[in-house]
Amino acid sequence: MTSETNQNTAHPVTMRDVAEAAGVSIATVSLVVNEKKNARIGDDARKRVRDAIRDLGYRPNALAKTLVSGHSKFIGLVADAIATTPFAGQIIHGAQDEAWKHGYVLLVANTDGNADAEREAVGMMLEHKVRGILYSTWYHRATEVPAGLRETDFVLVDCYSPDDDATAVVPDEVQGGRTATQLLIDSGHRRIAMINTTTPSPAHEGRLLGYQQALAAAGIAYDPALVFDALPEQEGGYDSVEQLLASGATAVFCHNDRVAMGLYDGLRRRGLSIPEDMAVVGFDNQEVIAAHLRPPLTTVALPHYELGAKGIRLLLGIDEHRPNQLVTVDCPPVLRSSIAEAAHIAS
Amino acid sequence: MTSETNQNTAHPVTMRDVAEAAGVSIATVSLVVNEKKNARIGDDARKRVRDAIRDLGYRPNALAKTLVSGHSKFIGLVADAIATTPFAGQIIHGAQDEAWKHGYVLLVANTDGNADAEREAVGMMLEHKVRGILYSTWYHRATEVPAGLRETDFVLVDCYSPDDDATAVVPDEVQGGRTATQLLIDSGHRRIAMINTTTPSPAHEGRLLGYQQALAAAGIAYDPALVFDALPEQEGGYDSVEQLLASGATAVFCHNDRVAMGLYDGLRRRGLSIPEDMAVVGFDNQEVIAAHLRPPLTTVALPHYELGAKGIRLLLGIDEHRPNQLVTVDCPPVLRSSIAEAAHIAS
DNA sequence: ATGAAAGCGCTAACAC
DNA sequence: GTGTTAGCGCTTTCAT
Repeated sequence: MTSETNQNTAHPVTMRDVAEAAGVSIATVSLVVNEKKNARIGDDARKRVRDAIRDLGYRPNALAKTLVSGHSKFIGLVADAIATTPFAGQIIHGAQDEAWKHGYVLLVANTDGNADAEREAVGMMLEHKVRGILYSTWYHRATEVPAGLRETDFVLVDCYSPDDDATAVVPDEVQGGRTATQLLIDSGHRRIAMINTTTPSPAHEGRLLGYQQALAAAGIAYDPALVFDALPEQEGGYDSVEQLLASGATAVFCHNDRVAMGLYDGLRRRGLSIPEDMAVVGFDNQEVIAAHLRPPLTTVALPHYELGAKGIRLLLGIDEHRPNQLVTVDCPPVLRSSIAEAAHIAS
Repeated sequence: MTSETNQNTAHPVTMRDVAEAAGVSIATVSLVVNEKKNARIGDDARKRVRDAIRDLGYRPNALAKTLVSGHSKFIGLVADAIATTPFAGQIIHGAQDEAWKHGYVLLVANTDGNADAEREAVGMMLEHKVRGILYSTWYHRATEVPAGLRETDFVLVDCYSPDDDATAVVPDEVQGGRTATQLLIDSGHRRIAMINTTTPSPAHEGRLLGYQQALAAAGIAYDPALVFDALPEQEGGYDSVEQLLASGATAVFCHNDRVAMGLYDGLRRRGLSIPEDMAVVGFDNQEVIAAHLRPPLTTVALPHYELGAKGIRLLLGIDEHRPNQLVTVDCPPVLRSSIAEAAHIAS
């Protein structure tokens, strides 16, 4: 059995109970509970009501409130994978904090990318009359707007509609790539390699573009021979060491922190050291890794928390935006010790 | 502005609208919507209702339903840190999947361990008349039962009340420690070291006990000189290499995967290789790390997903348990390549 | 300054 | 077979 002291099930204390106990009408109770400004309640009546509330352990029923007002305090968050990485957790966290700040509660659903689950999740949220829905993916990509979403207000988070017909908030990959590269340039490097991912994606395209922009701005010619593609994991980084060394680069911008971790490993096996023999920048700022590598990895952060928070603000109309706008959030540099000299914060 | 096509705000289609459109009473609509068995509705009426529902885009109002029935389909999940590690995400994921399976939706709140936020979060959930609350922490530890929780059914997840007066579900640290150690023993090692954490905790005590039990069962004398304490991070592992080597151990059980990662690093710097020179087992099964180390790390998994799912089952009374029982979930071994021979699954 | 009453969207007797 | 009606807990005019 599970019911313990559960006074809740036993004791559905309602406003009527409070009214009776205090010897007033339920209207009066409502007024004091909601601290209505322009409702003058006698001091004694107010006190009697307050006492009754405390004694009976009364809790207002938010659901009944919603029925009357027509507006609920729910915001739905549907994610395609809430546990694969710490990333989705950050999105939830940001969304939750921001929603909470405005008096909203988060209703979360995980769909594992399954369309049926998605339809069901969205349906469930719609039936609960959510104020709106945040639809998020665990890595930045294009996505279809799932069926049902358009029946309410919604914002895409860390994904966007290729048809450009939905408000979305995503990380600024280009600025991120520029920032990472600039860190290396500021530290004096001219021959800078990039280990990109093998899969076409906003991250692949955007970071490369940023890399090229930073190079161009510094008057360094872009050399395609310095750009390699590799699996976006430790293995990819490890396997790129040879090419990297052969390229004559003195610094490298890795597609993500995991790639950098593999690279550290490969470099060390050859007796090379970081940053002396090779300066390294990562991407993602995956704490467990970046902060604890030897030397700690300088990287660029993926702003997941901010993505979630911004999504809420967009949804609630707190942050202005044009209809169906693709809003972009900066990827800030995180300075640690894998580049020789302290670099300036670039953008 | 945020409202887009939002037909929702514009169009609160109710049961009454459907009834009018179909030319029947709202009771009839209710009956067909809920597919009541023993209610005989004419085929034509049923069809007219169905058509009207489709044409109008009617969605039942779950909140109104709740008001009538008295029971909501919400389950609250309050966490002290949903984003610090992937762990909390796993708990949410498990809880969400299981709740969903039984027709419940998860309401999540993050409190950052702040007591006020906790009170508020629990209060908010109570006002939304949740069926019950899961209270979880991101690492296994003792905790106070927050104010308000006792007003409803609740289960502690990954934490427990030292006063032993609350149902809780936690990982079986002792079995986990035994499993990890057994893996090493099965592979032929006799001189097995353990790098434990410096902080007293269920993990510290439990895993050590498991280690001792496995040793005892194998007839190996427990040697305190083989147990070191270190920071539960890469740095701790790295810094333990010297002691470890001096101890003459041929295998080591690390408090967690991060410690193992640091250890790998330190071992490699001395030109030692895994598992030939030193067999290693981790704990946690933190994917990003364990699966991608060289060689991939054999470890013992912390069952966060299962913790969340089990919490829901306990809360809903689906899994039997005694009142205020401390329920324990197994930590299964995850075999990779940091121990020489394939080991048996032990417990 | 406070109460009576209508109604939010829906379900569940109970009529007809 | 299908409609009527009385609430569920609450807010909100409108009286008094």
